[in-house]
Amino acid sequence: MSDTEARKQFVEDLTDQSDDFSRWYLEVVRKAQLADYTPVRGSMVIRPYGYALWENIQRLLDRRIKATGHQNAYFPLLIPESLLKLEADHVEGFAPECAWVTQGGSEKLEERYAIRPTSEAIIGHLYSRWIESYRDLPVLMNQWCNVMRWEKVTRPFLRTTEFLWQEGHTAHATEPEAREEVLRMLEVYREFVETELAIPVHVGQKSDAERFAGAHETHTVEALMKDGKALQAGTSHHLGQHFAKVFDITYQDEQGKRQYVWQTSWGVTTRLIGALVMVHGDDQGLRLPPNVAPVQAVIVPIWRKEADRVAVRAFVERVREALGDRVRLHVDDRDQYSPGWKYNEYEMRGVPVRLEVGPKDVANQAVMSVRRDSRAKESIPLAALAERLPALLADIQVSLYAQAEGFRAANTVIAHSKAEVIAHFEAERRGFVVAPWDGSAEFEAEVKEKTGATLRCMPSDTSRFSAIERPGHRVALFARSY
RNA sequence: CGGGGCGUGGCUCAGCCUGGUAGAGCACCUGGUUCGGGACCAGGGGGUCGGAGGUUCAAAUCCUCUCGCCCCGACCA
Repeated sequence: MSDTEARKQFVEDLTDQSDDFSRWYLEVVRKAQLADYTPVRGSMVIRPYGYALWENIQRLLDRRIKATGHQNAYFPLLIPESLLKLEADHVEGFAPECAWVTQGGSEKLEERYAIRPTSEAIIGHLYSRWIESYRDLPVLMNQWCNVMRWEKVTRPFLRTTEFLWQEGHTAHATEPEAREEVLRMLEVYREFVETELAIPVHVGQKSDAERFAGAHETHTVEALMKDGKALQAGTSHHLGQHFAKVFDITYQDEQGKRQYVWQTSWGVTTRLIGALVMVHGDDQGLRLPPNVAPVQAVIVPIWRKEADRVAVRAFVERVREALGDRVRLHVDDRDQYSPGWKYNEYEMRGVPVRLEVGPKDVANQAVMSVRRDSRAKESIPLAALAERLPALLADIQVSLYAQAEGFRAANTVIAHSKAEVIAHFEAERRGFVVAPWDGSAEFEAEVKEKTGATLRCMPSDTSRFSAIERPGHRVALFARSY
């Protein structure tokens, strides 16, 4: 039996991606113990392994948010209906998916509260109190929190009733400053997602049809999942003065004149975890980028005889000491599972590197490393481990990105007209299609109606698509999406 | 929210059509042998069949309602 056949037989009931991608996704999320269902409709529990992933995402992104001058704060979960209603487009966008609190204890409330679907309204209200002078600007705040949207159809991480995110909210004296902020944070997202999550993205602006409710402009980073559908991985909104006007957020400029502020908001969510799963996962389970993997390397000790056991244990301790805190290491010394069982388990959970330590390795004063991404094996001498393992992890990070980029390139096609865009999705239903867009809503609507694909963004970098640039047209990226 | 499918020990599912009071594999517990790709033997615990109501001498099985999950579509991070 070949290695591949043996693997197929033993991988416990994981649906192949090619058989049913949705099913594969749901199975991986649960078998890898990222999340599970709960008694609350549409709300999942993020289990410790999944939450550790989120904590790594938070840590790496929070660092960047602070490095660009922002401070964290926390605003109320509940938003008075009167505040939410102030911005007309905003309410219209969110009213259908608001959950409401109407009672406290045994008393009915005079005014009901929305459980925040996003915090523009409550933050706008407070900014109007805090901002008086141009000297108070810019205001650069961010909050990490949960939000709730009463979605009709839910899927773990991709769309849940309650989810976790960060939302940045800023106020600026001038339009150019706000625009700069919007693009700065968009670039932070691009760099973060590509560097830490190893997911290549297209950066661009949303069309009017896809714009955030109440925003002047919405910018996005869009990624391509392995089933050929696009996923919005982060957004950055230029709010203009819409909220400033309804919440009366004004300042006195240097001439003593009253001015409305210019605002932005930007966010990424736990949906990023879904993106990680769907961009890097394979038929054996997750493949996590080392930079965010809760466990970067797992040691599986192997022994036959009691004497081996003692020797292996002692050697594992030396390995642990040699590595110190250079890698996030887990030693699985449970003796109720065989090494083979553990191999499959950690492949399902996407641990980037497995280190096998058995009698042979002890004899060689080395460990046998196996990469999750390529399955390449390599014996690493104990003396070289502290150098070699971090290098191996770095290489896996790069390799996962390269694979994802290769997949995206292979699933991106150029179309020269609306008819070609439609023809592509009628034939394929997957991938990115880049095409010249005349800017009309009719174009978008027709593509959407006939194929289900939407205009994901107008890429800001069109250098690779110069062949289709045309006067009076924008380069646009179409895809079916989550 | 429309169309379709499914809810039976922790998991995957059989039983339902043709009512007679619940079964398999895996998982779990105990003991022993094992351990380099999901080990084996022996013994053992666990479900009242998503929920409510109805029909019946009798309901997992038939009827009604309801909740949840999955897929496809419309809406959204």
